[in-house]
Amino acid sequence: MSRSPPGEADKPLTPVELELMQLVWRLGEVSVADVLAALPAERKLAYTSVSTVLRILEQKGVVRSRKVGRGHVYSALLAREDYEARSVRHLVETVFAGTPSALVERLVEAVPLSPEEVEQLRKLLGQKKGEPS
Amino acid sequence: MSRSPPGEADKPLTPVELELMQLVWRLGEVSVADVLAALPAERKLAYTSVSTVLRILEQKGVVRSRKVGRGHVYSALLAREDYEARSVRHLVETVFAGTPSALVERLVEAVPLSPEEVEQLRKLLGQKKGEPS
DNA sequence: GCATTACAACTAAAGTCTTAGTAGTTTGGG
DNA sequence: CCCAAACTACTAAGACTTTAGTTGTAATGC
Repeated sequence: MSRSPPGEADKPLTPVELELMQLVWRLGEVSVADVLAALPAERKLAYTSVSTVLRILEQKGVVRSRKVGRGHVYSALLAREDYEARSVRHLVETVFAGTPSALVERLVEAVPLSPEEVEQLRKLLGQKKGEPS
Repeated sequence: MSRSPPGEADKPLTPVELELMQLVWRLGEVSVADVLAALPAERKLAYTSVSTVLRILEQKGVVRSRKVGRGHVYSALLAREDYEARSVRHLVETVFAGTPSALVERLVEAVPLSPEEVEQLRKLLGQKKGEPS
């Protein structure tokens, strides 16, 4: 029942949902206990809280679950790249309305970038140059 | 009383707060009526709703108000550029943990960029190259 | 076969966000 | 000087989010 009416489907994940999704993306197929173990030590969540959030993510169509042994394992349905793309699009629309290049401007100002990263970005833009939309 | 404990100060604005801030940034110094008038026709908000949100923004230290005639006019305390920078930083931390360049990668994939914009970005990166963090 | 344990589903409570009504105050006109 | 209009502050209701407890069920060991 992955009910995801298109209008709802691309709403951003809530903070905790995203926090757990990062783990799902990183680990692949996870049980509730796996997620709990992968959380940083200072982040204390009850087993039932993790379970609840994973179930919500399944309702939203973001993960799917498979019955294994006595419990379930969860894996991503929404690809990390897709969520990243969606997030950038959302930020451009809400904060940088109409001027996506300002986003990059702020990025290089606000986040320390290594020379290697800068070089990589230049290459990336080089490829894109002159490509039709 | 712009109470803004540093820990709270850089929390993202809520959707409606951001929506109204975009207007404040665009228009400069605004009354409640100005904001209401500047909203797109399909966006129906009551006068009191706009007033409430502006007051919340003032409590958060994002705008300041000045008494003019019978009412107040509001203007930005938080610069648009600062909020943009903060937003990018937040996105990098929560979604693109550790790999800011992936953000640009998704940007050029997900958002149509004109060749002029691409060129502008390349220049921007050129300036940044080799600069210490 | 039965008790113990691990787990999922349901439920709930506290917190925040959004929206707008109500009541009260200030101002300006007659 | 008083009434009407505009405007603000207070308040509240509904929705959603976060967190976790409780309860029922399934499997596991003995």
